[in-house]
Amino acid sequence: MSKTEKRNEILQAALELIAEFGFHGAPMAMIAERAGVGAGTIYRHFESKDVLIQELFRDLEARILDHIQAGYDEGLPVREKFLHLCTALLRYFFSFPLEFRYLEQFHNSPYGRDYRRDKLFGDSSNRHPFKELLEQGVALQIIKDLPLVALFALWIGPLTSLARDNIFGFVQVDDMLSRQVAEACWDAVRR
Amino acid sequence: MSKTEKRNEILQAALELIAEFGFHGAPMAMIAERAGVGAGTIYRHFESKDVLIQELFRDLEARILDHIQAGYDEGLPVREKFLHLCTALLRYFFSFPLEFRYLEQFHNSPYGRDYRRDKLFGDSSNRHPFKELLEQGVALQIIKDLPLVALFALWIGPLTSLARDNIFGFVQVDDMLSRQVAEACWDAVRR
DNA sequence: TCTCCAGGAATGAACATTCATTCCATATTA
DNA sequence: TAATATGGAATGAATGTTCATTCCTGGAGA
Repeated sequence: MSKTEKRNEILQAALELIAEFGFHGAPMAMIAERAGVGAGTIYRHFESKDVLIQELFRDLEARILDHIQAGYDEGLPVREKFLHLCTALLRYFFSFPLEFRYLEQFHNSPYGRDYRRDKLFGDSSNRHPFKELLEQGVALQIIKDLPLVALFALWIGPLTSLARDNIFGFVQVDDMLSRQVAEACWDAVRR
Repeated sequence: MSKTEKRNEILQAALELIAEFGFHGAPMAMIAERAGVGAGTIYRHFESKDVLIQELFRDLEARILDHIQAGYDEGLPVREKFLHLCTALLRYFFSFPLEFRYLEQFHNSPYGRDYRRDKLFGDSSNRHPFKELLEQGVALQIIKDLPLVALFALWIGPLTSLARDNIFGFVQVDDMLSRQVAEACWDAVRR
């Protein structure tokens, strides 16, 4: 197994175990075992458990942005772009429930708070299609003139809530329901 | 200090510390110290840390329902009742940020998942104004005919998201913004 | 009124367990 | 053979829980 392969095995094992059992329910020894690696080996790839957790998050964030931007046409009307992002996000979460659950764990922890602060206030240099779209919609007076944070709450809040309930089996979400909820989110933010 | 007083001291200490540092960041020894009791004393009131966590949750849940039902008039139109519950919930969260943060911790943990399963599928005998209102609205064809879980996502998702951002200081939510977000939630669920 | 005692409540040091991290003998590679 | 990577036992810190001991209170007896 090559060096990157091993690294990926560790990340995958951490993803699976942390998604299921949480940060504190996934000891390094367990991650090592699932990855088929010695406990000490992890420390040759990641300085500490904290670093592992954060690098895994960055990996997932990059993946998700890639997935969502596929087939995203900047030229479309605001409403169409909004609905595209909604359904793309939901489809991604449903297809990769482990990743969704990991991201949930991350966001509902001190890591997530720090990350959120940076995202909202820091000069994050990388592009952020969600933010850009909202700003465009507000400028065009198509979307309610509310603080960005409120619009995010109205948009992302319902989607993650629904994704969680679907993944936990509390509701069976199909394409039709995804579409309906996406349109309801649009009703929430549009003027 | 009476027995119930001491019990309440322990619950309050647990609330404060767990809200701030999380379940795993609030050792029993720390909770005992803040409550002004010996470590062992906690176990005279609560069988284990798990039990303490769950009893505290039930306490908070009861308090919140009380708070929200105050001034809730069954006779009002669906839309008015909806807006009342929105703003009452937000006001409660803003007034008691510790309780909100505790509830967030709880819901984003295995405890919360179990609780949610029971709530949605169990024969919960106690009344549930949110659920009743949604069902009434759907029956009257005022609210979108979507699964209950989806309507909850559209309703509660944004409110908790906004409350979190407000409590963490990412946005300053005043009565006006509360009202606007409540109405946006209504736009999301209404037909 | 004062003294003493019984029984329950409170205590916190001690214990067993769990965890992240380190270390070094062994295996692998060049 | 030399250099590097690996595995997993060893380590020490931290945690939930226990339990032998101390403390407190309220009533009985003188």
